[in-house]
Amino acid sequence: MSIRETRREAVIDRLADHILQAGLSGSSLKALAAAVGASDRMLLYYFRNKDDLLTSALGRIAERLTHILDAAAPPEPVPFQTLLATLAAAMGDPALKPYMEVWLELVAASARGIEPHRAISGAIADRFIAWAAEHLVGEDADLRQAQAALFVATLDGLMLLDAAGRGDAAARAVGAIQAR
Amino acid sequence: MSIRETRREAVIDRLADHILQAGLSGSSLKALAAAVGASDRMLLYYFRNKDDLLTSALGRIAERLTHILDAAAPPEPVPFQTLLATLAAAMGDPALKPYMEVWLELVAASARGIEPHRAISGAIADRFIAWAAEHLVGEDADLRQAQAALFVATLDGLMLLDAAGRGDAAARAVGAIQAR
DNA sequence: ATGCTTTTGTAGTGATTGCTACAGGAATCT
DNA sequence: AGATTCCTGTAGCAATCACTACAAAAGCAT
Repeated sequence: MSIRETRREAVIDRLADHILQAGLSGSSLKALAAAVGASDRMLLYYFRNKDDLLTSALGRIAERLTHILDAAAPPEPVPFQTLLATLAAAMGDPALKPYMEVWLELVAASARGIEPHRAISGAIADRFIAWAAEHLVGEDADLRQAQAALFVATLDGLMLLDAAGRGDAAARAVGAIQAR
Repeated sequence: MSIRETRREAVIDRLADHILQAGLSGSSLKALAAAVGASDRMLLYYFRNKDDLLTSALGRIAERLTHILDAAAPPEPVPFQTLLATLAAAMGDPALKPYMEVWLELVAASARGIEPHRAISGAIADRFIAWAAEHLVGEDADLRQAQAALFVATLDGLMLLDAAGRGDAAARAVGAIQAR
């Protein structure tokens, strides 16, 4: 790896740090540059433009989230309810909150068809679903895939309720799925 | 109602139209003014500031959505799966898409603690949940409330998947909930 | 018509946005 | 040593943002 590439990698990590802390809306080139300890001019030397920069940084964030999810995952496949309870509990971890906030911003932009947000959020959704499919019990692969999609939808919906300031309702909802 | 109030009401309707069509991010004062057929100067004559304007316009949008939901609702309370299938189908209606997009933008801003988005999205979430509780069967009011929250979370999650460009996965997820 | 408030237009504020022109210095190659 | 490419800083671009100062017009009561 060349010196330039090494440095670029380090820059991407600090960009990811800042985006997680300040959100996409708080990530102008100037703000990102300050977080990296450089000038906006330098960022545009390392990256073609802001889209290129965001693609790299958001990719890094997705990698980190994958690691976090893997760490929180049960060792063996489990039923739907069990996995949901596990992840819903993990979601309470303050360390995960920045990821959820960025995920929401990303999807909101994606809904408007804005690139590169659309492409990135699609890829992340796929990763989520694949992760869930791996950790759910079930013989039929197709059914497991559909259940994994339902799992991701439910978890994302709980997160959305929490983001709307209705974390209490989200908690009650988790209770309801156990009772069913 | 005074002339000014009448005119203000008409303006709010056109603001709501534009926000639904262009999204919050595409709703600068200048863009909104053009949609209304006035100058930004005039908007700030009718409204104290942009927050005031947004609160009014988003309130109008929430009203409209309530009417749409009521129209799509089953006449009698139904089980969870039935209500979800009904609403998931209604969500496919292109007329509802702008509402979902604005809802996502609103929640994303709310997650960052931005006002007035936070207060508004909380109120809308409450309305959703109350609506669902009214249309779900069940004796126990508490349980119905929890199930309503789960219903809203699931529906919002499906919408989020769709926004991420994974409408196909969302459709399969709806199938999975029937099979369970 | 005279005075008054309400309504509207023009023009501009300072701040921030992503991005670029230019040039000086450092490193590397011949 | 000389030439060439790579790196980095300063300064500034035009566009956009929410918002405002100022004043002309329009309506209305007397």
